[in-house]
Amino acid sequence: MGSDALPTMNDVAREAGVSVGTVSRCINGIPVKDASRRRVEAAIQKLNYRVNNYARGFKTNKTYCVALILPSLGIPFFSLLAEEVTAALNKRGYRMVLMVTNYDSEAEATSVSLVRQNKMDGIIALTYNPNIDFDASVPVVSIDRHCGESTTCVSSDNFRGGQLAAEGLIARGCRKLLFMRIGSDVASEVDKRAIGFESACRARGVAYEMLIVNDEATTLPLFRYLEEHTHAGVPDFDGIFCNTDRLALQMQHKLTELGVRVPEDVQLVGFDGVNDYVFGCPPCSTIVQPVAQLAETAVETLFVKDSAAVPSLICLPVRFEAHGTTKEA
Amino acid sequence: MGSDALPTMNDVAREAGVSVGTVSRCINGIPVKDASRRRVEAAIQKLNYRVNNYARGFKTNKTYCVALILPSLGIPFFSLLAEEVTAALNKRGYRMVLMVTNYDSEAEATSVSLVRQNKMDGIIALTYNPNIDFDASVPVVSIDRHCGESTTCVSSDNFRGGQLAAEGLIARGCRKLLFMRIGSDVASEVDKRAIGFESACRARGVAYEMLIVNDEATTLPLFRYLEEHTHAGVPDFDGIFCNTDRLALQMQHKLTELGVRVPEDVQLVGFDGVNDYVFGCPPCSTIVQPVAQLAETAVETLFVKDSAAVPSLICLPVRFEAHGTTKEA
DNA sequence: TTGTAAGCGTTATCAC
DNA sequence: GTGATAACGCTTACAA
Repeated sequence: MGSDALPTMNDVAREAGVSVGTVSRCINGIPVKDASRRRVEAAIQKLNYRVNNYARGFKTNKTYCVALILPSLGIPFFSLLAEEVTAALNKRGYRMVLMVTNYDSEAEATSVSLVRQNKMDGIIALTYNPNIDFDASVPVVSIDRHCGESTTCVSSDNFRGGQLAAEGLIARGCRKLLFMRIGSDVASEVDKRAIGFESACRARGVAYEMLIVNDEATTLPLFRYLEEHTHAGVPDFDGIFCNTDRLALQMQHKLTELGVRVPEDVQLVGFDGVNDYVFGCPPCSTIVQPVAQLAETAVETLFVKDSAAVPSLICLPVRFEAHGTTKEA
Repeated sequence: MGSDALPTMNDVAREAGVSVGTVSRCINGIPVKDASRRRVEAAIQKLNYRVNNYARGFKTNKTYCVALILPSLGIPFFSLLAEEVTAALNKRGYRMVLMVTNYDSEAEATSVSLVRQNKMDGIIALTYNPNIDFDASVPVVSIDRHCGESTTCVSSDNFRGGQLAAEGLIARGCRKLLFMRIGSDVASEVDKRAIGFESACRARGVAYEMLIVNDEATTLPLFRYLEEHTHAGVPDFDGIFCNTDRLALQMQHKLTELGVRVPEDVQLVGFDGVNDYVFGCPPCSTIVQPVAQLAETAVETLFVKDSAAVPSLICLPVRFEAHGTTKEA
């Protein structure tokens, strides 16, 4: 469809009565005689010319494309991250190619290979493959999980988040705490949520349990735990820190089923703090990840990459936010 | 970082002791003597060579990149659509460049311009700009809204969805129906939800009201309506069809606040039917959009584009699904 | 079946 | 300041 010969720089040069060199300089902001500039601009206008980024990138070895590798978009944290990364890249004149892996190692590997093939300028990756092999030819910034020596990892301050959760619950009167997690057993920054939580509990001398289920993907064992530790509507604990908001919501649901009131009987803190699409705020009391800054930092770091000392880990500050599943402090 | 000279096809040819032509043919599946093929493959392996898609696309005028233009990722329907479009494209060897417009016309225009500049092979767009100017040089498939003569629009069967909602409510005993919508006043396929609803109500001879608020972006007028039409916990209506699941959830919340029980006093049907990330099913009784097929069809249509007669509108079947905000049928 | 070479649309390096 | 012109890595006639 359409008149199939889009104008090239040659056409512009001919139209303007100058050489392609001048057109190129004009386009790239290199000083050119004012008269020439005007004629080139007129020609560009007239022909509706657009520079061909492929040809340009072919020459300059820059494609202005960055890949974002993500397990899924079905979780608000991931989709918000994708949105913010797009924004951060676009702001800098880059495009974002989205690759969704569905938590599959093979898909992750394929994605990496595609990146090289497409000469993309960088990768921002949130992956679960413990031994993913990033091509050394392209800079990588990972999110939430360290991926080898030469890559920088950007994440929230998960340790501090764990502390804040414990401290928040304690400050609201909890004395028998519980931590819950379900998910991947690949080591990542996310693990530090538990460690920070534990550390704060110990520092305050508050009793706690750690319930970490990494081998199964279902919440069943967690539900069972709640059942077994609730007698006549009275649970053995009065505060739960869940590894994600999603988990917190699932537990809230289960507790209600068991006749346990949230937050009166048990207070609940999640992690992520992404605004719910219905109500415009996080769906539970939570540790808020600074997603926009995560994205900004990842992008920024990607482009600083070539310079000397890049940190291996950058942690961004989190904060506690109350949203109905905790009492007044 | 990394030894900065990635191997080119020339390097492979030299290594294999053949010409670049042979290497190229080998890579593109054009018959080559078996011995040559083996040597080329060995050389590729040894040098860890990957074809440079930019150079290739530069020559063939195909970039194997398609742009997806979306208002946001913050709504499950959009993020699921993005995920499915990525999958459908990847399956065919294409990459997806994601562009998020935040419902901004200018951003939409910028996106379109970027597409041309990057010589992308197509656009799949869900936009709100009534007079968006797609460059004629690239095929476009729009979702939910018609965008000019030469583009195909893919959408759910919104009219049928509206009918199903009305029929579903009526079959469950509702006799005083209400339709609610809030949002953009740009004409789109989505409008047909209301029309289908109305048509079914009339066909069944059931009383109904249409509450359509397109000029403001807040739910306030809808909330006010509910208040004004509820007396001592008894509303003037017994079934509401909301234009989206999101709206349905907001209304459910408000009704509960007003002491109206859902579904006992008022039944609620939404539209979209994307699984909630917490519970793995739609959050309310709803008309389910076939998002995966929407994506597949959009991609398929994009590539058939060059052939003669492409339809101007393709509607995909929807279905009613009960999820707690309606009674048993 | 294979090698050779032109050309895709830019940028960058020369002379001028 | 500007105009030629040689790359960039690949595909594809065309010749062998």
